[in-house]
Amino acid sequence: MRYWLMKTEPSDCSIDDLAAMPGQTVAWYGVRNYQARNFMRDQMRAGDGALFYHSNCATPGIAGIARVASTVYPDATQFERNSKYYDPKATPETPRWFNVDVQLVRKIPLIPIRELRRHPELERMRALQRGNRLSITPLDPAEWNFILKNLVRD
DNA sequence: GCCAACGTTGGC
DNA sequence: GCCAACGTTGGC
Repeated sequence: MRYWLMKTEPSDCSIDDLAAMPGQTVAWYGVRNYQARNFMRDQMRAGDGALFYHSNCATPGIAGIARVASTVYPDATQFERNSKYYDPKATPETPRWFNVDVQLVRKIPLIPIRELRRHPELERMRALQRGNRLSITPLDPAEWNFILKNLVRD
């Protein structure tokens, strides 16, 4: 079992949007970065833990706990001509981009990135590294445990 | 809105 | 295969 941090812009899909989805589950479409794709395609498994992270907003940070709720499958938007995620080089026979489904476990009081940066236990966390832009990054089990044990309130 | 950092593209 | 130009990301 692995752990992930998954970024989303709340204006696109917030934790409340996720909570309102049928089954509180959303298809994680639109990943168009090869490194993030490879994490998803090669390492994600149903049942993996995920931190649902709000980026590019007033208070970026971890907004909820989620889980990977499906195996990987081709991202349908790569074949849709009028989608902004359309990829002319992708075919159904050789898809280039993939999805998993992500299901809410629970919404939590937001843990701002500024707080994450205060803890030496998290200083090596991939998502906090300078210049990191990956929308999907792996979390060490130790980082996952630290956050759940010490930073999640309620 | 700024801008540093990074990924991608395409001419050569 | 190099690398400059360009586009995107995302915290601030």
